[in-house]
Amino acid sequence: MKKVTIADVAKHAGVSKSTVSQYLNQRFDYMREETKIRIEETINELGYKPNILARSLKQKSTTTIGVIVANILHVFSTQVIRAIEDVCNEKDFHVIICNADDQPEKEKKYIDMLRAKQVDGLILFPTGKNVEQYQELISENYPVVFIDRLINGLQTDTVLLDNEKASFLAVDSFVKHGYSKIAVLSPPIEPDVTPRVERLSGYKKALEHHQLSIREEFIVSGKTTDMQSLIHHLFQLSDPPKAILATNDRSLMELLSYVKKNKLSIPKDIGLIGIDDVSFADIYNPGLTTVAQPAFEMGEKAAELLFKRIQEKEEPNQAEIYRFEPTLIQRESL
Amino acid sequence: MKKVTIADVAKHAGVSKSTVSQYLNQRFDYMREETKIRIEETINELGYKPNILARSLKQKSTTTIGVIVANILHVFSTQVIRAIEDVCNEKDFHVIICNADDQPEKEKKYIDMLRAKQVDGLILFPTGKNVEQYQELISENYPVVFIDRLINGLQTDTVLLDNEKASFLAVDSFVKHGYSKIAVLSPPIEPDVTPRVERLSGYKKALEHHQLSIREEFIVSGKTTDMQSLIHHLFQLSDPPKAILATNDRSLMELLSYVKKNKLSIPKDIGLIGIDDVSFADIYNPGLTTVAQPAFEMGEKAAELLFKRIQEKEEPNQAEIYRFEPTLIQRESL
DNA sequence: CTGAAAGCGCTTACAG
DNA sequence: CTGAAAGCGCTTACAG
Repeated sequence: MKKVTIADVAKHAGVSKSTVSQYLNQRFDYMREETKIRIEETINELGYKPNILARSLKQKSTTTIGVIVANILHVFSTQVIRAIEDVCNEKDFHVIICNADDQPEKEKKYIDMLRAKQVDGLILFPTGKNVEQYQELISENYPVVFIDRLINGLQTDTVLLDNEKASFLAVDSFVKHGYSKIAVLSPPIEPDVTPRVERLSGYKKALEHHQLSIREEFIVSGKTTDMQSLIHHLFQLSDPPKAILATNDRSLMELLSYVKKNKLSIPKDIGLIGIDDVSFADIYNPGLTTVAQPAFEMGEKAAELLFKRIQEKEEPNQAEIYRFEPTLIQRESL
Repeated sequence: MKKVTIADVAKHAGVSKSTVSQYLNQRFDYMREETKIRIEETINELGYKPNILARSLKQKSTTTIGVIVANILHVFSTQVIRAIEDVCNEKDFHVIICNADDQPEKEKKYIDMLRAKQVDGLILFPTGKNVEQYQELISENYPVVFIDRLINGLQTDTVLLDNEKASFLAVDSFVKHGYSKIAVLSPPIEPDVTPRVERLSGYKKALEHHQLSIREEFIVSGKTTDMQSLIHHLFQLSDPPKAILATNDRSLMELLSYVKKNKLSIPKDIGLIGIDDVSFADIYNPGLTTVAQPAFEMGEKAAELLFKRIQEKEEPNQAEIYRFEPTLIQRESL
């Protein structure tokens, strides 16, 4: 099965390649109806399919953007991706998703790969560890938008949750329900991972705001693999917490797993709020109170910002930070 | 920021484009050490990044495959995708994921788009509605592998779950636990959606095998939006079921939602098994007994089959169907 | 050991 | 209204 090209169509239809190309690009201004029909018929007859690669090479646009997420296992990432895809679909753009798996080297590889593939722009959930490379993108005026994490000193549009507010909402709700011994459970705190840093500081500020003391032993953070023992330690304290804020979906799952294994009862033994509205929050027993991120809006915004940059590639307009508001979804876990 | 090309590197290094190209492709056989170093330095100095598009155009391979899933919302799809990506990463292939969203027109568009982008092969969770197009792919000897759904009369490698066995495992387990009034809850039965058809027939055969009568009113299938009322109807029967097999993750979620809203108790009021090992099966109260698909192995197999086809593009070898075994994961919901 | 030339499949000014 | 020619950024036989 030989590939049929524009040259074959031209020969068959008795016109030049240019004319076929005009036809393909809907430039009918000067084309005789007759020619148009002839080309159309030939295309169908030969089963011609354009080779976008060749077009992209010439036009210097692939109508494709790349998205690199730090870790696809987070619901937030998948929701944002859906939103980005929706926006792109509308504009007839395609999107290539890559998962850095929290590994900076992978992220680096993907950035290179996507640029080599000539994608028109990039949306990054940055690992935070490849600052030099981020900086390079920006100084080359390559269209790029960051989401979820803020890299200090980088002049680029960034879409973020108001993370402190998320913790505030949770702590407020705990306090309103009469809780005062409130612990927090977080993945490892790393300076570049904005949500973790800010949610923790939000937690502290909220406690202060309610004039509750901050107890260091109530602040637990660690890798998924260590969480069970960390949580265990928390419950073994002489004066253990009566409520826990899980700062993301993975921590929440670990916490629920612990609760279940130890036959604790929610909210009798322990009150619970999770940031990220997990899929099973509603059907869990009891229903899980969560703080939801407006993931869809955030993804949409990121895509829109990127398209704006792609279009105005010349003028390197000001970089801005966009903060989005979380919402508390009250259910039955406290 | 002008793009630097192979020609710029050549000029700067004082060699020809061919030599630079040889360097890039690691063909050092006849290259003087000196030349090699000079090129390397120039590349770093200019910040040269190869344009893969141009290479792909010439080499007629993009080292990219496409995956089109019928519906990304199913856990099974996401797990399969992970596996495919792993295999591809190893071979330095890239993968573009598309979600047909159960809409045949979208699937059609994506097939065209991916081929236009010259992907080297395709893995399809077919909607089943574009048989002509599938047929075209196959008769053009285009590398393609199907997964999850079997399209009758199509000569192509297909990776499937042993769906009847999945239902058997569930019914067997129900029977062993003393249940005899067993209903089944499924998405709409469509002839081309193999898992639904086969899981239903497996359910029937399993009942027969245990000499239980098949009650038509115990077989309920419908769209997600109708499920609540369908389930309600099921429980309103004068002689309602004591156990329900949910044939996929979406049905299971609907069922759990109903159970919760109506304050039913699992397994006291109703025993439950779901096909697809949902993420929260373990932490749910009670733990949910599920039938797991070996999604990872299935994805791996699909990718391997595709690579085999990509390599042996000449000889259109025999198409085969590969069936994978489900496993029952016993928890506490019956 | 390296270079000149042709070509991958398109698009796009420009000429007529 | 349509065609000839150049060019996008690479690779690859082939010549020397």
